[in-house]
Order: sequence, then C-alpha cells, then structure tokens
Amino acid sequence: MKKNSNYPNTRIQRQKRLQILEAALKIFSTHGYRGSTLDKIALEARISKPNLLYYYKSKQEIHKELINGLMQKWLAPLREMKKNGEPIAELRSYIRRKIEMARDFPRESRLFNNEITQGAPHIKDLLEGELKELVEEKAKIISAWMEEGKLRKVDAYHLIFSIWATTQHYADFDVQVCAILGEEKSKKRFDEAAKFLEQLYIGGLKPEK
Amino acid sequence: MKKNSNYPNTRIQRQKRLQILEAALKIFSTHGYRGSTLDKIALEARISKPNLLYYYKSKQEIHKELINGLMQKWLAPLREMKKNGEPIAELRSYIRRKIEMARDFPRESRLFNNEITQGAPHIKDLLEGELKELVEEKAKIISAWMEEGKLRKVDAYHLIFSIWATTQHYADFDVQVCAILGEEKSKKRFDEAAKFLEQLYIGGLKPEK
DNA sequence: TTAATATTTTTCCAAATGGTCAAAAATTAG
DNA sequence: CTAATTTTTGACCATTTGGAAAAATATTAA
Repeated sequence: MKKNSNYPNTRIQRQKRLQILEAALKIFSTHGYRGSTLDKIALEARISKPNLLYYYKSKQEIHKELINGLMQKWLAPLREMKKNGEPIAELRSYIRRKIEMARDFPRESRLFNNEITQGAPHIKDLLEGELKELVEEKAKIISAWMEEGKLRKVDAYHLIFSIWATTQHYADFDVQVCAILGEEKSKKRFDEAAKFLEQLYIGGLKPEK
Repeated sequence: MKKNSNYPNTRIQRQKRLQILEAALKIFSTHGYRGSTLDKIALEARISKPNLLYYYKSKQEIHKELINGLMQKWLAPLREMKKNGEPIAELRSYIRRKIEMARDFPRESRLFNNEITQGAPHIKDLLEGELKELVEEKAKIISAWMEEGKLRKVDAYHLIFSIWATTQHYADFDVQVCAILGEEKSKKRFDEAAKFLEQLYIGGLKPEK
C-alpha cells in the first residue's frame, strides 16, 4: 500500500508544480489572464493539458497561486524599511531594491500590473487589508522622519506611490523604454535609472537648510 | 440613385462609429484586448454584433483605430513643451497636464498600458519611429536647459520616463491607490498627487547654488 | 513480484467567440 | 411614390478553449 493519498507531496509533485508555475508566469505575464490558454501554458511547461489539470484544478487556481506567491515577494523591500535606520539611507536602499526587482523579476511585475489594471478582481481584499496596513505603517515612519526634519515634508503616501511607479515602469514598459533609448543606451537602462532616481529623490527630499 | 457609395460618410456613419469606439474603449480598457468580446462591445454600444461588424471589419480594426487615435492625444502635452519657455515652468505645466490626463482619461491610459505591457504588438513601429524622435527632440531641449544651468543635471530620458510613470500610475493603478488611501483621502488623490509631484520634481530639479 | 497508487495520455464535449451571409427594414434620391 | 442604397438583424459556422472521463502507463510499498 502507499502512504497518504489525500494530498501527496512527493518530489515529483513539487517539481511539476514549480514547472507549471514557471510556465504560467511566463504566459500570464505576456498575454494577460484572458489571453493565456491552458494549451500554451501546458506547451511551455512541456506537459499535456490534462496533465496540467491534474496538478491544478483550473486555470483560476494557477493564477491565484501565482498572485498570492507574488505579493509577499513584492512587498518584501517595503517591509524592510526600518524606523531606526537613517532616513535617507533607508529610502535610497528601498529604491535600489525596487529597481533591482524590476530588472530581475519583470514578469512578476507585469502580472501584478495586469491584475491591478483590470480592477484587481482577485486581490481586492489583500489591497484593502494587508497592503493598506503595511503602507499606513510605513507612511507613518516616513512622516515621523519628516517631522524630525530629516526629510523635506511631502505626502508620504504619494511618495511611496511614486517610488512604485518609477521603478515598476522599467519592468512593465520595458518595450517602450528600449524602443526610445535605442540599442546602445538600452543596455545601461537599469543603471542609468537607478542613478537618475537617486538624484531625483535624494536631491529632492533632502531637507532645505 | 444615391451618391458616392464606396465610402459613405453620413451623419449616421460618423455617429455610430463614435458610439462603437466609445464602447470599445470602455471594454478594452477594462478587460484588455483578449478579454474583450465583440458581444460585450456591441452590447455596450447598444447595437447587434453583425451591425458592429458592418462598421468595422474586425475586432483588430476597432482596436487599431483606438490605439492610433489615442497616441496623438497622449503625446500632445509633451509636444507642447517649448524650447523657448522657462524651464521650470515648462516642466511644471507638463506634469500638471499629464496628471490631468490621468484623471480625465484613465481608460485611454489603461488601454495604452495594456498594449505596452504585452509587448506593444500593434504599435512597435510607432514607438521606434514617431515616439522615439519626439522624445529625442524633447530630451535635447531639456539637456540644453541643464547645460545652461537652468536645471540640475540629470538624464533627460529617464526624467521623461519618470514623469510618465508617476502620472500614469494614478490612472492605471487607481484601484490600488484608492484601496490604500481609503475613502476620504481618495477624494483628493489627484490634487495631492499634483502637489506632491510638483514638490518632488521642482525641488529636486532646481539647480543647486 | 504484485497490488495499490500516482501520473500521463487519448478522446471527447459544451460553451464562447470572431466572423459570414442573405434577407429584412429603413432611409434617401429623384 | 418608387427604386436604389444603406443599415440592421437573425441564423449560422468554424475554431478555440476550459475542462471532464476513463483508460493506459508508470511508480512504489510490501
């Protein structure tokens, strides 16, 4: 007889699931949810469609697991912004980490973009719950820094939004960025972006004296 | 006998086409290209599907016309940035106009976002041609301002990107913005955003003395 | 080896979807 | 009014797609 069968979690299972998620991430981030078909995902994962449905009961289930896994990864940099750190240094390193994520995980960014752009049907509660609380907490920290005169006084929420926007832009709008920059300048786009953003934010946020 | 029949352009035609484009804009911007069906568009436009196809030969054709019409509207603010203006004032007004567009035409922004995020399959040549040239021209103007000491020296291309990113964020990520800001603060989001961006950019871009 | 279990494939289906076509209805020129 | 023309509709079709069922194959515990 075999062991537990209700929810087997063999090596094979774990590996196949990863394989599927990897393929699904690629397809979903390229074509959006509706534009992605199980056939394409299965092909990409090098398995048959029914086999894919053996590991995930439906298209939605794959998408859901992707989005959920994504959120944690995505918010990690913000979570690491510590109250006790030196404000300018904390912001600088937050921005740098976000740009690195745009460079290293563009597919995750696009997947997220797609979800939000279409009204966040699957993660609205997450946004209004966990995310909202996290941002509130961090906005408070930033505001406190401003009160102490460590940063120029601006709206902390919109500051966070702007950092999200500027960094994720390099993942989501990569085609446009590259089209405009041309071949040579494109190669250096992430380094240039990091440098520019640092100048923009740090210069702009330094308290006036 | 009736007049010209090759390409009639009666009142009725013009009105119905507008009606269809309006409906298509709503549907496409909400569900993306693949997520939008001719049925939904026809329903939204209050006509039958075959009737819709009488005015536009295919789904692609509707989309194409939307995207093309959009680009001109979208780039108008950048086009208006004039070499002879006062640099800080020109930037300020550019940012303000972009924020107003995010507020007033979020559907257009989302449509564009969707197109780019999926690799810009329909407008790649536009990006590499018209858009690239326009940005090159404006980047030169901005760089010249910097050389004259009117602005802090930063990469002009990335400056433009960051303005696009920060402003369009308020259209594309509106759900997220509102979820985080909560009901009250959401009402003022565009005004606050405009104020914040002005502080960020103008403060950050002023030449040091 | 064998029997139980896990995995994969083959076949199939119903619904959704982009699009066609011919006929009906409405509009307009003369 | 009448005839030509434009607009609208109803019926239909081929393809795509998410998914189900069951049989076939592989794996593993004993």
